[in-house]
Amino acid sequence: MDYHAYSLMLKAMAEPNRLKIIDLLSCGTLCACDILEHFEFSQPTLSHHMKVLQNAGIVSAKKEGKWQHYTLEPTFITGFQEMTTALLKADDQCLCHEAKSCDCSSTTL
Amino acid sequence: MDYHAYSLMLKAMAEPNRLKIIDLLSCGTLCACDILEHFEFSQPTLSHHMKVLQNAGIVSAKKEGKWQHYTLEPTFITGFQEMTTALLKADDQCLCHEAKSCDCSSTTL
DNA sequence: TCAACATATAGATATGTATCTATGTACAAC
DNA sequence: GTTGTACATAGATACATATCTATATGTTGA
Repeated sequence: MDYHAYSLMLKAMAEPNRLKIIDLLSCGTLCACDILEHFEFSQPTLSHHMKVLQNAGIVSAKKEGKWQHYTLEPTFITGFQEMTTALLKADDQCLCHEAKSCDCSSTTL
Repeated sequence: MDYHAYSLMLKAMAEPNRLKIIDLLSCGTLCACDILEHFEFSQPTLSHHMKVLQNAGIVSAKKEGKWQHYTLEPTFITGFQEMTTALLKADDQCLCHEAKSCDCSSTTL
């Protein structure tokens, strides 16, 4: 389980405004000005958020003339859901395969 | 789309140590001392992380004598994956159903 | 070339948070 | 009751980050 990449995605997603940006992009490509319309914050703040999303591998950018077009990375869409599934299902790493040192497991639950 | 609850979960999950705690709990219930064994940080720090996970609805706690037993919330496991799916698939909210004001959409992609 | 527009960068500030030490609380065993 | 154990709380500190204003960069059109 690669905690680092997954944690980077989660951290980028955890900001409510960025979550909304992802939701907006889930329908397709948008330029910065279209995204900005949906928020109260300033243009540099959007620029900051888009950079965070790119660094996390969530969004890719493609410049067309003056405009910056943003798209959700297909590898993110599939990868994130796969890692989520891997996280939440019991696997080899879990403690039940290891020796217990704490007494609490000897008590009757 | 309830950004708030989902964002609370994401924020709680975004910390690498908490991510590891969730992975450990994915196999079943564990007490605090068993979890603490897997980390370098102090006991109060674990206590802090467990409270964050509980406030996000990710983990529930049940006290048995001296010991605090932590379990992944079943509602979190299903709910988180549902909200993730809802976020990443195109839905009614997306911009393509609204009027564009930005000129970028008139250019040939 | 110049002006207008779209976006990025720099630097400052305020707020959030992960961590620690010290201490408190609750329970168990003697 | 006293002592030891498991965990929580309080308060402090260091670091991250979301936001702003001001400015720079790059592109288009006149």
